[in-house]
Amino acid sequence: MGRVSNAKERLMEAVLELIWTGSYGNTTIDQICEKAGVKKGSFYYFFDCKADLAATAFETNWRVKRAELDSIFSAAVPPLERLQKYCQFSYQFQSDMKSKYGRVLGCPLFSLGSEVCTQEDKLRRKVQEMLAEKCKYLASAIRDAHASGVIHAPDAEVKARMILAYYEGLLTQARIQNDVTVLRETARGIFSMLGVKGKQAVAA
Amino acid sequence: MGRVSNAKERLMEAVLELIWTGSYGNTTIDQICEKAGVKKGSFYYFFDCKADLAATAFETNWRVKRAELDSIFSAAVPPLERLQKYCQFSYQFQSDMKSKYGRVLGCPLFSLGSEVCTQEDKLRRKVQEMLAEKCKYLASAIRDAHASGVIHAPDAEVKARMILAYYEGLLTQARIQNDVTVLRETARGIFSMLGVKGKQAVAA
DNA sequence: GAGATAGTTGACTATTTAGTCGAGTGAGCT
DNA sequence: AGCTCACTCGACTAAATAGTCAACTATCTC
Repeated sequence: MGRVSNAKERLMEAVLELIWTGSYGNTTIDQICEKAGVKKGSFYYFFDCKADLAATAFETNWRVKRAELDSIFSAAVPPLERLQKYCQFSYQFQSDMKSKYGRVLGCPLFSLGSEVCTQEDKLRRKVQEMLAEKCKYLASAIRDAHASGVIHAPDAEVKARMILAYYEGLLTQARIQNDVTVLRETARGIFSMLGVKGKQAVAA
Repeated sequence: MGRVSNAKERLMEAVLELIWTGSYGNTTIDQICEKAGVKKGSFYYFFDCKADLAATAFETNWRVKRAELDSIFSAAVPPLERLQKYCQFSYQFQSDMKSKYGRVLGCPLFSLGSEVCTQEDKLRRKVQEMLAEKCKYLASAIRDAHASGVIHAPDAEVKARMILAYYEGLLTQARIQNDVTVLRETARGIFSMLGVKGKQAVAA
């Protein structure tokens, strides 16, 4: 079996943090290696290039995120409450990041996607896949809400894409402004797009 | 007065195009100079660094955009119609860019802002200012619509920020997916956020 | 047409960066 | 014990990149 190590994992963690707190283009392989405490020779032992590492890192990280989403969007929870919970979770998460890094960091997927989509097609595809998956959680909650009669939304997929755009747009605004309060409106906006009355929203 | 030239303008055009079709971080000063047909010495005659050029270029470009917005959001046009027109204009514009560059490019302001906000504070501020201005056009249309009774929106600023987030989110999604059809929903989403009934929307 | 001014040029340096390679090293297997 | 394989290391090259500078040139004003 030979020697074992967690250098690969350290590299993936490092690149995620660097991209998230900075940007893809501004992150160099040397920086990644330094942050991970790994020499460049080892970097190229595990990965072909920066894009390869980033793709693997985002993919791996997505598994963790997916588990979180599975819990938040559990079918055991009433559908509108899932959305509410998701907004709360997101707000809390961004607040924590602001405490940790001094900055609101938004959605790494969206920022990365927007930055590299014209240059790194493999990364672009990965990001697109993950965003599509995110959308499915929303669509499923919307479908359930429609089925239970609390909203009228026969076009769940369309609504889900609308809501995702809004949600990601808000996160990006929060990142640019470095201000979490932008995210206060998240749930309100989502419910108004779904045509939920104020009382229902509070009750959810 | 000495020699005159448009090298400064050529540099600004070049950097806008390169950032837009690619990214800020991936754009080098050499590339900018080559595209503009300007030598590096001249670059540094006009600008201190890439960030300086980018800030100036976006600022200058914003004046053009502002004139377009002034026309689209003319007070002579019924408020909801302004929003509709804006969505149409945006769709057309992105389609044209796709024809020209083979890619949907989204909103350069938003992409740039998201990319550099943690690294280039001067640029970040500029972007934030321009986004805030954009928001004002929306807010004013919403206020007018509220005043004329076609919608109920006493909180025009809040609604405007929501709509901007949605709009920019959609543009970014279109960029990532390289697909203009994403933008088909733009007006529908905006009107549903404003609580406009279908008939009103069509009539607008 | 003489200056002054505004802009141009190319050659240069120093640094950063991506990527390579061959020799080494340590953990587990037999 | 010793072999093997997974991994590490550091020193290297080549290229890209930012930034500088002094000499040059075109145009405008008087």
